[in-house]
Amino acid sequence: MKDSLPQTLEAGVQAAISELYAADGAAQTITLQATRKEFEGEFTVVTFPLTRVAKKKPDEIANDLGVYLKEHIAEVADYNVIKGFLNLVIKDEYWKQFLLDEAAVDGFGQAPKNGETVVVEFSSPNTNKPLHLGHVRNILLGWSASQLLEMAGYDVKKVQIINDRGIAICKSMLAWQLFGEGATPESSGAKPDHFVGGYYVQFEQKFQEEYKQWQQTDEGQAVFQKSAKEGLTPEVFFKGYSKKYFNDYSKLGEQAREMLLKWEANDTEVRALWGKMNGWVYSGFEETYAALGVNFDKLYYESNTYVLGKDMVDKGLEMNVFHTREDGSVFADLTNAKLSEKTLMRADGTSIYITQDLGTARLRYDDFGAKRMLYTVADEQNHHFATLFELLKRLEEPYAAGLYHLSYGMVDLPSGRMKSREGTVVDADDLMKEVIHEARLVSQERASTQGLSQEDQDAIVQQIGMAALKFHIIKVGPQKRMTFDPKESVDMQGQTGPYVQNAYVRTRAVWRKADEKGVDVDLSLAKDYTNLAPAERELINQLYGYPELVKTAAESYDPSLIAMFCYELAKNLHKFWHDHSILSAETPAAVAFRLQLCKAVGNTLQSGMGMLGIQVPERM
RNA sequence: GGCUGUGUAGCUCAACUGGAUAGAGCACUUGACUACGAAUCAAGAGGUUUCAGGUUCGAAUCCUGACACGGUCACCA
Repeated sequence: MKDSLPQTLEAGVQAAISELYAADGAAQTITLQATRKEFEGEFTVVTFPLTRVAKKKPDEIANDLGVYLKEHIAEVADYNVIKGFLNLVIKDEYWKQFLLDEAAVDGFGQAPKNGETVVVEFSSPNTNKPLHLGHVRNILLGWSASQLLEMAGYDVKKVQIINDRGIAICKSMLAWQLFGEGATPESSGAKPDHFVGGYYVQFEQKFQEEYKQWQQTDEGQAVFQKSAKEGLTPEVFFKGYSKKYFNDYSKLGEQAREMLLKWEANDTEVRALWGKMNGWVYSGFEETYAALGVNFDKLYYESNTYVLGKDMVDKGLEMNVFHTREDGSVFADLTNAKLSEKTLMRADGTSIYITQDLGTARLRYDDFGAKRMLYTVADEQNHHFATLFELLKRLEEPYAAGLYHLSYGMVDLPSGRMKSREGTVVDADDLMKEVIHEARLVSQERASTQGLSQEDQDAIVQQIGMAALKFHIIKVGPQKRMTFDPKESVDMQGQTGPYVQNAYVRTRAVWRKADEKGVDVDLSLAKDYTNLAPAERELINQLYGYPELVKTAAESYDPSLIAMFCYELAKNLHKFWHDHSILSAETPAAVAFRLQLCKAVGNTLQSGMGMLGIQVPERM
């Protein structure tokens, strides 16, 4: 494989240093960056760091290097120097060849398989309520990261762990038993996961009622007198006491816990109910996943994995990285890694959350042999994953070095944090419905897809709506806590998914038009085109950076980089479109060349957006 | 309180990891459809990058210290 342009240039600069300044050029790190838009050229060498070796002023160095590179490097057409920055202009011929031989060829940007497997976990919902906006960000991030890794050459396994057991689902089950009167999703017409979620909400309501009443009883008053600190009002005290009440006094709480115990004891009736209600939830989830356009290679269920990890604990004890306390509980001392002491096994021998994560990690390794594993989980669990990874490292697990927590900031609404208790949670299904509805309105207004079948129109409208939503979420860097304004998420102008889609549609429209026009377009003439216009150079230069960007984005697990790239590319395409005529260009060579350019840009947009889970329509 | 993240235009976000005059979009003002699609393009206005020091040719970025807002510190999941 031949050297990339930056590599060639860097080597050239190093050679120049050796030759011109009698210094060890190879030892110098060269600062090479993309030239800023307002200057001529594509690559820029920053000469300030070289003043020491060269013993000259930055401008002089830049000139020396410019002369040298123009003479010795075939690809360099010209250079200019501005304030110590050496801007290099690459020959048209090079860009032209790159476009025709690489960028316009199918599969551009796809790295060859590297033989490595990576497991990506995302979504991982609870089964007691439907998916919401927070899950949407998680899913889009995890999905995009997995697509990115595939593009970068990895074999990717997408997994989720479903939290299908525990007190939460028991609450839903109990509420259904007490108040459901045998209703089913079919009988009620509700989407099944929403149906189950409704009972969870109902449980909470009934629980609150029960709690309120109890506060007035003698028992409640006695607890307040005994436990409340000086000066606390009953309201404040009871607000913080809710959990304790649930565990120690609540009738509903007792029933729910009883159900959990029965579940753990494998009670046939409880298990049957559990299976039935979770089944409903899964069919609902499947619908949502399909609408989001995501799928998984393997599902793990907590009901199967929550007992895992005990052998890991044994291993840790054997290796002397875990220790036993007097009461029999097991812990690891991580204080020398700036983490705390972590318990891994209760005195009664039951395991806890992190223990099953240890076991699950091992299970996945056994399943896939992956030495890299990604966990897409919100940043509130940073501490948990730091602990988990440290433990696995100490256990000397073979995949420990490849563990990565794809941590992301939570999603806020303009009104503040989403709170299920206050009913401010934005439901995933509602959200999708809303953006598609909005896309339909806009589409009808434009009437640009008239003449297509209703089916096709529906498909397009859905693609547009989902593009708006997905792009809006994914363009924000993962680490950043983001504010989600529903009004902005349905925007279709400016820095949005539909804007990018529109650029793609244009690249396709011009080809359709060319076909209609007939056979008088000779594509082979493209190579005869000369004098690239600035807008053309800009586009090709940008395409040139795509494979490298994919690599960078994959290495940093950051799909927002791809989103921004797609936007910039679309923007330049729009500008090019506006400035230049394609089918009625000056010469047949120009027509052919620009068609190829459109094709390359279109393919790249499709590829980039595809990684974000966004489809690009032929018309819109 | 310890650890940790964030703080950039009215709002939502960028800034190639220390480089040039801090960039986009939305909103606001103005211009461009008889031209391959106006979900577009062009122009205007909008900034002491929270504050104060420091490091150097050069700081939104690194260091120190404040301030503000999150997260987290269970033998919960």
